[in-house]
Amino acid sequence: MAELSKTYDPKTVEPKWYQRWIDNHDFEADANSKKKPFSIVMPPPNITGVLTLGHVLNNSIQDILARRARMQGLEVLWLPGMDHAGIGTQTAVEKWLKKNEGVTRHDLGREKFLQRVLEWQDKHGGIIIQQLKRLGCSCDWSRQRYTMDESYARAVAEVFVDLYKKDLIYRGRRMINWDPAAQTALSDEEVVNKPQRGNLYYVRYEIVDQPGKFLEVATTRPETIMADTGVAVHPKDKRYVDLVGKEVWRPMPREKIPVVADDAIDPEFGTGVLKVTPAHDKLDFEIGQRHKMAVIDVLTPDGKINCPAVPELHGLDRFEARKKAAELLEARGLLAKAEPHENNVGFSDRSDVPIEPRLSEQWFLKYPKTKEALAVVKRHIIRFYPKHWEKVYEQWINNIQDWCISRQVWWGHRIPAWYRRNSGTVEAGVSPAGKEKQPGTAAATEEVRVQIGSPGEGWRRDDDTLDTWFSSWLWAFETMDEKTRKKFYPTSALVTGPDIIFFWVARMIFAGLEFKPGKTKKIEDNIPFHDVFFTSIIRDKQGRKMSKSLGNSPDPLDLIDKYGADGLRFGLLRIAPSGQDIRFDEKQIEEGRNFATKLWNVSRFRQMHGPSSAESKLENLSIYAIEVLARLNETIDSIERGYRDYEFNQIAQRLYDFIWSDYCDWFVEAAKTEIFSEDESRKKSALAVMDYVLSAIVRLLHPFMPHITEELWSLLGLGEGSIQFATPPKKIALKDVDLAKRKLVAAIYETVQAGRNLRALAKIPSNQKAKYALRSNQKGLESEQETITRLLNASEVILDPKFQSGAGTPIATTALGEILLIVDVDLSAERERLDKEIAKVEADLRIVESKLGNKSFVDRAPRDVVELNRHRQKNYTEQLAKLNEARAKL
RNA sequence: GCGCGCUUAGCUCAGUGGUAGAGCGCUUGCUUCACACGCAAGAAGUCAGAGGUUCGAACCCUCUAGCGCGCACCA
Repeated sequence: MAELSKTYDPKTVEPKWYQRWIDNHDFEADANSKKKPFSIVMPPPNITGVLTLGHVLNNSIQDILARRARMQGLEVLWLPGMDHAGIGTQTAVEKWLKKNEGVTRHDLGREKFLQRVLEWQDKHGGIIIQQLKRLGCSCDWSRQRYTMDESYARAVAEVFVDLYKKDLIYRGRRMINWDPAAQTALSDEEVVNKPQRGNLYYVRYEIVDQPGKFLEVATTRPETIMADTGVAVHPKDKRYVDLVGKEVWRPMPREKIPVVADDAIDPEFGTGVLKVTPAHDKLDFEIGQRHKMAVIDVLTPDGKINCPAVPELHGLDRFEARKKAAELLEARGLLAKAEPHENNVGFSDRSDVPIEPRLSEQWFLKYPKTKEALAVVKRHIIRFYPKHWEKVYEQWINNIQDWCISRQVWWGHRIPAWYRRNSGTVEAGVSPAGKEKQPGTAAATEEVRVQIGSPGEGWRRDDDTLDTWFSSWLWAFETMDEKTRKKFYPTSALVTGPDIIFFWVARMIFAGLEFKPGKTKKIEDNIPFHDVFFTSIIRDKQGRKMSKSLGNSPDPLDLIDKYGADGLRFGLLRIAPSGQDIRFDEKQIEEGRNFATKLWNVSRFRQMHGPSSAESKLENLSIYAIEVLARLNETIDSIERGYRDYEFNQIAQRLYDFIWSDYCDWFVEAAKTEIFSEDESRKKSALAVMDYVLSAIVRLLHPFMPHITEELWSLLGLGEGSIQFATPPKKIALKDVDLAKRKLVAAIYETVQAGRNLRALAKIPSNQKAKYALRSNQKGLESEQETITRLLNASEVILDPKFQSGAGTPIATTALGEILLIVDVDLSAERERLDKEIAKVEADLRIVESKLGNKSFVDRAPRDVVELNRHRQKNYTEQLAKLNEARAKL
């Protein structure tokens, strides 16, 4: 057994063990194993990503589950991988190219650009994998997958073809969310609403057959007036009922447009008149459809005005054009007023610019198996933890819309659709599904084929790629080969953030149910996972989300350097409640580190008293040993409940309390009597209990703090082999006669605390021994006298039920009886101190007496004191002591 | 507008029908033979507010207020 160093050094210990685990292939899953399976697929981080605290929390939890399962003798597969993150990666590489080489992707062209992405990825990508290793994640790295792996990419394409054949994927010209910065379509989920301050402009539209009379229309977007092809009112709105069917003049460019009646209009809003701009608003588009209005698009893909008929606005950015349009209207006397107005505007989640509703030719997916997917969650075939996310999931599924899956980016899975022109009627240069989707492009003049390989000469492939989530939704099973799937699918648990419940969790459920990768066709064999645990979202001290731009996100690697991976993991887990946000404070990580040190030191203390043994017999148990073993049993129960309910903070807190308080502060301190005893059998018994509990502790703690526990397991020689495969501790059977002694232990501990309190109040310094007397009728207390003396740091504890004390002796009542602090006042020594304190004591007395009214504290009957609660009794004792001091002096 | 959370010590949060808890911070004492990343003691709370159920409510129910989140609306 090697000697334990003075302090624990995670910097050397942690990498040492990680390397050893890797070398031993300890994390690799065997699909042929006869053990029961346990599997998790890692939510694949972006290849461009670096480790955040969110990842730390998420992956620590997965690691805890994986390590716990390994200890329980299960065959564990924790499958890691990465996501190609189409838009995100493309943007990152474009930025890099712009900065370093001053070129855009268009300068390079598609093929060369993609080549550069691959090069960039080799150089800068995948950092996060190394970081996860430093955190101690026990993933099967031999099975690491990537959404751009050839086989995975093929599966994505096959799924596309399959769904197309089932008529679930279709191409259509519809209103989509357009990101003018990234210049691509987005799904509804990629749009976040933000309240924005702006103006509501009241614009005057002249009535055609009533010159000089105007209809006022309230709008927030005057820059789209040129695209108006009608105005609409509510059919029952009396103010405008006469105008329905007539025409008004569009202010610019001046043109006649119809007034229609439509139920979708809210008469309460603005003037109750809506300008209908079918090309630039979803609702307007629907109204336009109902009333057969024309569609005029006045915006370019990058969000500039495209309207040569109004040269003042043509070419302007959409926000500049808004101001300019208002000015133009005002100059023409067509702006009645503008008032401040707050409304929600959809922003691109990625680019953080307002999205533009846009009519565009895109690919869509009609979600399969939505009813079934809702049912498996409601019937708890899949369980959500915490449960309340079920409602969020249900609400989304009930309002589900078709998914726009095509993206106008180059980096990603290219859509397996092919086009061939039927004749020469289509003008050259306009791609059928490319980024330029001007209304009016004739798509009917071409043939479409959806298949993996090219149909032959003359066919050109769709330029677009698929939404990254369209590949991620297959992650639970396309990352596995046939044999692995047979053993490990459905996976046991999914650990992820609630922010991707729609993006990923729900869609994976659809995919599992639709593609049925399981060993039978039964639903329960095809769900992607049994349990879903939604982690907390980590915020900063002020409650803000962690973000790069705010700079409030600490680098986990820095934290690991400072506190160790184990300290970081434990500190974070201990404060991670389920289903609520975490407010992060580095202090909490420091506590994790301190806890590791505490464990290290108590182990060091044990090791100083000779070698540990894994199989020492527990016999001649002291009452303190019984107490700590009973508490260990309770801890094991509590931890089991914690794992069952995914309450990781509860597990961590329980371990913290048990180790620090029950084991270190009470048991080890009490056991020192035996450990330092001349009686070898008593010493042996105490050390055996220490070993037993220590062995249990490190095993219980191992999933949370894998490195230090392995180090201690090995250094102390607590068991054979790696702790990773050691069985978790089971509860020890304690006899009822033994358990009956717990009451006595509790009484002793209470008495010790009361006695320490007395000495503190009497101002006896911690390093001085104090003298006590214990008036108790408890039998068999003599055998505990030594330990009580030790715990009280006493020179002597007199056991005498009839002990007579002088008046004013500080006293406390406990379950054991009465404990008295015997102060031998050496007047000459104490005189000076008393002189100094006398004034303070007198002041205190006045306060006490005023609080008690006229009744003097000292006159209170002792019988009352016994009945007072402990808190007040302490005050009484304190004041009594002070009174006596004062009296003696006076 | 609909839905989901939250409100407990100065701070961050546990608790969940039966005497209000932890860590940090604060006060006091202590380098006592594992640990100052420590030990011991202490102060500190109208458990958001109002009703109700109950022998008993921080906990269960109803309402109110404030904060946060999701969805919808968003001319």
